[in-house]
Amino acid sequence: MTKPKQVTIVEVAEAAGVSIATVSNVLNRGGIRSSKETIRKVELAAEQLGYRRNTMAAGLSRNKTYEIGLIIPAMAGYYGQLAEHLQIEAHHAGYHLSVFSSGGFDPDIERRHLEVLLQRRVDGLICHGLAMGFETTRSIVNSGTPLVLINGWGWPEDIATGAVNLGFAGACLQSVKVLADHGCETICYLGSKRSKVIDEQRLIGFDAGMAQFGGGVSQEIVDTMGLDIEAYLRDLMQRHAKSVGVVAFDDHVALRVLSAANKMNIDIPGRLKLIGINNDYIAKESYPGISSWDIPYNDQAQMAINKLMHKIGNKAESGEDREIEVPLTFIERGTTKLQ
Amino acid sequence: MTKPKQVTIVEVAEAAGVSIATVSNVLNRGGIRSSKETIRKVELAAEQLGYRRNTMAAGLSRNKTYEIGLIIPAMAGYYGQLAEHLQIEAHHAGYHLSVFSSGGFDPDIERRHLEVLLQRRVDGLICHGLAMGFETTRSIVNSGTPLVLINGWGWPEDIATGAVNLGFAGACLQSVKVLADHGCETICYLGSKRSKVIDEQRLIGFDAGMAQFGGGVSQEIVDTMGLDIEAYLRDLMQRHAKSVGVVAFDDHVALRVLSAANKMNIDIPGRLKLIGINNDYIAKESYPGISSWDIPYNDQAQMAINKLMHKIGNKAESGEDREIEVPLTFIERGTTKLQ
DNA sequence: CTGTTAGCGCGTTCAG
DNA sequence: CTGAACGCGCTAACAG
Repeated sequence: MTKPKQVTIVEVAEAAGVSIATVSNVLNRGGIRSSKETIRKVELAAEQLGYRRNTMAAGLSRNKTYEIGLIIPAMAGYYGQLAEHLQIEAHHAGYHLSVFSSGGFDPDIERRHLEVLLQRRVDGLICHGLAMGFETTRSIVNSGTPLVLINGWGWPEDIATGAVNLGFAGACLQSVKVLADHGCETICYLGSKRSKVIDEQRLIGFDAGMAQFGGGVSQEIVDTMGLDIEAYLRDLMQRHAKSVGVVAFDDHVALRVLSAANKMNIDIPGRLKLIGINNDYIAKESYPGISSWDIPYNDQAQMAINKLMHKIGNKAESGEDREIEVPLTFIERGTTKLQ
Repeated sequence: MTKPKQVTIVEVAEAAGVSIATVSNVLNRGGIRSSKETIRKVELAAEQLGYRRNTMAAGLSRNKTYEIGLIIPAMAGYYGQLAEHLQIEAHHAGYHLSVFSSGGFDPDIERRHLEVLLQRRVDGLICHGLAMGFETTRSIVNSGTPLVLINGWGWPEDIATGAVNLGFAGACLQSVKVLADHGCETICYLGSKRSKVIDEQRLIGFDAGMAQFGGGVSQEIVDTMGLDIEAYLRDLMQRHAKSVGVVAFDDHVALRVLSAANKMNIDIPGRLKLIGINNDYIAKESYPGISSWDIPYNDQAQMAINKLMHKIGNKAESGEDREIEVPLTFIERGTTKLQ
């Protein structure tokens, strides 16, 4: 199956009895400056011959692809959701978004995808928290292709055009407040070093929250990597007779805690109060429902695409900050309050 | 920011003091037939100038893109996982996979993505259960681009080169057997009409299972669209004094059932036994763990890519069937058996 | 082994 | 409003 030769504008031009320039104008430039009659003829011919524009030729010729590349650590959960929204927003802006997963923060795969996208001459790049270091990234993206970061804090301006970050710190800070207000005598943060930068942000918020609202409340910081949640919980409950609060890295971790607690018959939210992040569907559908922080996917996607468009169109940055912070919204459910 | 002109092989050729053909040979054709010295010179020049091959020009020239497109209904859950594995397998085969989501079985978005991919002249297409009809699909994919379906049953040969399908029917059939063996007096299938074709497959298996193993066992078939699970469960338990079995559409639905049961203090697996499909992480991490069917992502991805490669390379179909069935594996957990 | 040349399909002048 | 001609960056013969 050698690729069957596809029909080109030349053939359409012949069939319609006009020149290729005319065909190009009618088909790919919104029918500017052409007589109704010509337009009809061309469109008919194209339709009948099954003409389909060759993106490569077009891109090559005008030095613009109308494609933007997205690299995320994985397809699951938050990343995948964001990808969907970005795809939609990109489409609204007249661009197409190609999605690549770096298979869970693998720097090598990440580099490979980046390289491929640049070889494609994408007009822009959106990346979620690059696993590569600054230097490596710089040496790769020095081509002048605009790069917008998602959840990337403190990147140098010569690499990233800007960043759109979720307000994890604020969410964690407020989580501590909620738990403290509910009378927890100790508050634990169950982190995940796998997502380094995000974990850091959450810790910043947690620490700030403890400093601000944690008077007389003890604290603990634990990483879930290889942690036996059940054992940890048992130990925790033994050490504290009254109410314990847990801020989980995300709803995934929260579910594990919840399940362990259910198994051990720990009273929720009486003895144990729990807050997750992401507002995954599991948060809504577990029992009890997990209090969590909802992510405004739409906003984040819109802002990211806008930022990119500004840069691509060389428009002024419209006075926005280089790093935008998008706040999350608390959704309270059964793990922190009685119905 | 007009795109800064990128360096081309012409410039590399000049810098290295050779012809562009030589540069092309060295850089993009695996160093075929070139003196060590020339290779060194060219590579050095390319390195220093920061040369990056232009995929569009290459693809245009050789009429081959080494890109394959994937369209899935969504990024979440099974689809996203599969996409990751497909990406890896595609890479092993020397291809790149661009992923597009049709935003939940939206035929319009699906068509748009398909169109874009064909305009890119991808070498192959992988689609998960197209929402479009046969006719529409045919009119779009008649370009001779090989198309492999994932979970597509009974598609005409002139459209799809082949299909790699998960053995949902077999899994449901066996689920019924398991529940019947465990002494359930009634067995319910909680479906989801949203995923039409998949729901059909599951029902086929369920029906076959009831016919084969359901002697003396009553059955019920319900759709979860807009269903009040808690109310349904209450009703179900009232109508049946002994053990009730539920085959859920997937682990997502299973979790909702599980949560409702936990809330109502229904004994699991004593009074209610539950089996999901997909073996999502929620199945492992809920309490009790949800018995489910594990999906061999690797196998399915490998087979899909192989099928596509065979067709692209015009190799014989190696005697394989056009529709391949990949079996699932039962993972038993707390919702069907006591620890 | 290396250089020359002719396209790949389309966008864009610039005369008519 | 139309048509001929050139160029985008690269590959694939074919000569040398």
